[in-house]
Amino acid sequence: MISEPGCPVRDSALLLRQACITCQGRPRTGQVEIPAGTVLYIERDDSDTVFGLIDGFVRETRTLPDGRTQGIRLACPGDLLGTEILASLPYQCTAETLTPARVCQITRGDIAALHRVHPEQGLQLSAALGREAAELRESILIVGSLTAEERVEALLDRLMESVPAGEWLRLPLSRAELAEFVGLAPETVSRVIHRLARAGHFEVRGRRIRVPPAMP
Amino acid sequence: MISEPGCPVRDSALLLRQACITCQGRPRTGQVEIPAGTVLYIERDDSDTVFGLIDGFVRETRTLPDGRTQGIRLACPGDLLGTEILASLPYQCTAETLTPARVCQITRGDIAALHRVHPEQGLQLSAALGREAAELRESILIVGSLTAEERVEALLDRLMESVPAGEWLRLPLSRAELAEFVGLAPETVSRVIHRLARAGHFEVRGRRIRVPPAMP
DNA sequence: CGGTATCTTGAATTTCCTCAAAAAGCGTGG
DNA sequence: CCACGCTTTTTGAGGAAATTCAAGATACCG
Repeated sequence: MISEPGCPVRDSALLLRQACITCQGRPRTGQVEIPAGTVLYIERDDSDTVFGLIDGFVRETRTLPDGRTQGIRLACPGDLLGTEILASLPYQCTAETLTPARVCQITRGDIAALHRVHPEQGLQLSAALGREAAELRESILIVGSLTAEERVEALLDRLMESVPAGEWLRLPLSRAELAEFVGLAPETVSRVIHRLARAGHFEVRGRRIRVPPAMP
Repeated sequence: MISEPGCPVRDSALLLRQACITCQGRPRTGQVEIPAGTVLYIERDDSDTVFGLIDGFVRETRTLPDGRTQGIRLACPGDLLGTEILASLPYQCTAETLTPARVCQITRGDIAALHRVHPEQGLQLSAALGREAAELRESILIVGSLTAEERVEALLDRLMESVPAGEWLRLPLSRAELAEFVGLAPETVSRVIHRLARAGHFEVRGRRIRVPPAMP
């Protein structure tokens, strides 16, 4: 077992870097550092590259011909991106880094090789894909069945899940971008955030937000 | 290559039955015929069984504590069901057959064996999972960004995609169930269906519906 | 041919959106 | 450090879309 401390993809037991072993140092493979605001891929593009997100956050969005945009997924360290490639589909979303990020790039050929050479890794890949689908189902429930208030709360909870109470977080998304994720208008998001704040769920100052510190 | 005519799962190059070869006729494996209205699994149940849908239609739904229900996915022949099992998660949805159906039951152990013994099948499994995720992303766009009219049209188009124009289809879902899938109230679905009918998109008679035959 | 569940329709209400303007935040350069 | 201009965010008022509730019509089943 190769040990690479600090790699969340590895922590999920998916050793994507093993793909490198089988593809012998092909240029597109391996970890890459990228700044915030970088577009990893664009919807409808054809390619054969899947990304493993090592560090940072990435959002996937889809835009309709008339400009309406829907946030699809918020990818966290350990998640895969562009998995529709495995089904020989073009990219379905546009993926953009919200923070500086580090990614693995793996071609479909690498994945095929991974299955051949490390079948147990193939099983881990299936697990990662199953987890991705589970997150997407969660999102369908959120945008399909919850009220505006519940949707915003779910999204903020998600964004703050790794932030300790009392600590301020600067949201990596504008109100308009938050709105895209939950299928609401930006003004509604703003209103709801302040309603939640008044109800004691959060403290808000512009783009900065925190869960109130526990007071005894 | 094993040839089994008439199996849509096989047609997608995913030979799930090969799992049987490796698990030597374990009772839970193999094709099963089930009547309409059968529940395959229930949300929050723990299990290790994934289903391959050979024939018929299955709906996945999730229900909130207060009773609100969201339709998550409409599985068609060739689709997999219960793939969250691969990520060691409990079933996230409840799956129920809408029509008489035929399914393969595959345990997680079978899938592991499949990866070991038939690595090329592992790749096909990844493809199927990528396709599933792609469908879920499509649904997020539909419920998150489209108007009531557009949502209902998208759903009906989907249900009728394999029905030739001029041919009547009896919908396998009530208005209330259609509504669950698109995140609307049943009354809204009813109204919108008739609005679409008046606009010439469909002809409707209760639960029967058709695309008007082309008239020259 | 009833009885029952499903579906349709209408009216009132709620929720969320749109548009517009004011306020606040943020980076820049003096 | 402050003033400026820009973008983002907030807030309000009015309007549109979808929901709810209730009643009536229709389809389906034995």
